[in-house]
Parts: sequence; structure tokens; C-alpha cells
Amino acid sequence: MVKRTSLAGDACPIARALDVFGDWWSLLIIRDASLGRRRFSEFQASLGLAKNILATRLRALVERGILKTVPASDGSAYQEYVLTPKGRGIFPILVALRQWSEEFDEHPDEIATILVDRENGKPVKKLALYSRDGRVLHAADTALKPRPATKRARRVVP
Amino acid sequence: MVKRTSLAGDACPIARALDVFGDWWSLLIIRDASLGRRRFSEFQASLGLAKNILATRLRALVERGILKTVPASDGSAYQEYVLTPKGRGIFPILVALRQWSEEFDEHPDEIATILVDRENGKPVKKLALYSRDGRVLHAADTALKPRPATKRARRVVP
DNA sequence: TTGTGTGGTTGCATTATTAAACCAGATACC
DNA sequence: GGTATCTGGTTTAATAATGCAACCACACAA
Repeated sequence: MVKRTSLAGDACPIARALDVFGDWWSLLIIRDASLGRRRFSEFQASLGLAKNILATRLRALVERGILKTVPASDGSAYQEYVLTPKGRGIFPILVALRQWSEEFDEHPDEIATILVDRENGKPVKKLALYSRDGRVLHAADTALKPRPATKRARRVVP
Repeated sequence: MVKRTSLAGDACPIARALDVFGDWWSLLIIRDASLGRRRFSEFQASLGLAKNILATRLRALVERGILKTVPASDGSAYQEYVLTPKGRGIFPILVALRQWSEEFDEHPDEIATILVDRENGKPVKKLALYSRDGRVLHAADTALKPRPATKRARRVVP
């Protein structure tokens, strides 16, 4: 069996996230969903991917709890795909990706849009990582520690 | 020619970022590099991917300015791969992915590590998006605006 | 100088992606 | 009511990417 590697059982949370939506199209579907696109045909027109791939991805994202299907909002018998809370939780990742391109892309003039505060139309701040006591942390200021054991795990009587 | 779709010319900065390191292995290589792994064999042992795939990915990441090769730090004639500033800029994306898994993974007990402040060993804060004036912004509080035209573009004399 | 480790490349089998054709049910049109 | 068209897919066949194992050149160690 020479299947594509799965990262599902990995202990690294980054790998685990990639296992859920780390393929070529899933994040773009999620981006579209967070922009308000809901219908199969909307995704297909926006992304220009083959319909069978879109169908596969939508099914996987629904299975994994990122999207859910709801009855169409226009009263027709069709269904729509909307983000679950778990799916909306991906928003910071999309913002981080966007800000990386804004900072490091070689042709930033080709970027069409900027992310702004809806209240006043001003660009948002750059994401930053903070310590408990409010200092900005860079990669070198951080470390990985083993996760403390969960208290809730109840021991089975032998 | 039925090639895999490229997102390089896309106007969306998220798509542009995914075009650079959005494939199955690149982000994991970058994660490893940011943990201090530098040698081909270290990446291969850590990730367990085929050597030809690793070679292809490393070459692509070097071409795209995420990694650069340097002489081995132990004085041998081999080379090592280290992150460029552009590569280190991916750190917030890794953090966002990690935090998403910490919050939404169905088996969080399988996550082995937590990210802490090196100063005091305490867990870092959750990434949050802020407005210019310091309010926390969620997806619904934001909007996309067309990017203002760049002033620096000089007109060619006709 | 013989042996071993590093850092790949090559070849082949398997899997994933793609485009295009097809299709059933829902909707719109007359 | 009957026909045409739209929506949301599935199926098929070709091409590209991935995975594994074998191989290989060079560095290094004994």
C-alpha cells in the first residue's frame, strides 16, 4: 500500500492541522467560505478547479467539521456550505498567510486587496505573538515544552 | 498540457503564499528548520519522507528564498539548510496552525508540545488580530478593500 | 585502502489531479 | 403540462505527483 502519507496520528499540532486542511485547495475553499461564498457553483467559478475535486474537498471538509451543509438561503431545494465555528477558527491562519505575502512577496503590487477594520476602513495591525506579560515574542524567544498530562484522564480499574 | 494548477499569478495574497510553501511537505520542512534542524538527513529522519521528494522540496525552497544553503557548521565539506529572513517570517503562520489544533483538535491529548516564552517557560498568548486603535478584530469585523495604487510606479516616457 | 555515512539521482509502481463527457433532479420558460 | 436549462454532482481516461527501493559519487574515518 503506497498511499499518500497521512499526518493524522502525528504528535505535532502543525502536522495535525495540515492533515485537516493542508492540501492544495482546502484553504482556498475556506478562504472563499469566509468571504461569504456558499454554493458549489460559486466555489467552482471562483477557484476554477475541476468539479470532482471540489466535490471531494467539500465532502472532506464537511466530514472534518470545518464546513456544514445548510438548506439554501434563497428557498430553493439546493444546499449551501457554511463554516462551522471550527472552520471560522481558521481565520487567523488566513490572516497570517496574507500578511506574509504582503511583507515578503516579490511582486506585492500584484496583490489586489488589503484587510481592513470594518469600523473605519483602516488596515489591520500585523499579527504578533505576545507573552503572558505582554512582551512581543519572536521565534527565538520561544521554546517547546512537553505538554503537561491531562488531569481529566481517569484511570481504569485493573 | 494538463499540469497541476499554479497560483503564482493570483491576485489573492493567500493563494500567493500557498503557491510558495502550500504543498504537503514544505511547511513541515520549515517547521523543522525553525526548530534548528539543518541537515538533509535530519529532515529526512524527522519527516520520514522519500529522499527524492525532500531533495525536490529543499531545492524549491532555496529557489524561492525561504531557505539558503550554508557550509556545514561542524567544519565538514557538507552543506546545511537554514532559514532566510523570508523563511523566518513564516513563524506566525506556524503559530496560528498550532493554536488552531490546540483549540479545535478532537484529540488534543495527542498533542505532545506547547509553545512557551523562553524567558519564563509560560505558555504564549493566543494570536489575535488588532485594529489600529487596539480593538480585537474577528473575521466579521474585517473587510477587504482594493489595494491603493503604488506611488513608486514610474511612467515610461512614450 | 577499505569501509561507512551523507546527500543525493534514477526507475518504476501507485496515487492524485485534471479536463471533459455524462447524468439526475430542480427550476424556469412557454 | 411539457420542454429547456441550471445545479450539483459522478464517471472516465489521460497526465502529473508521490512513494519506495536501488544505485551512485563523494567525504570521511580506520
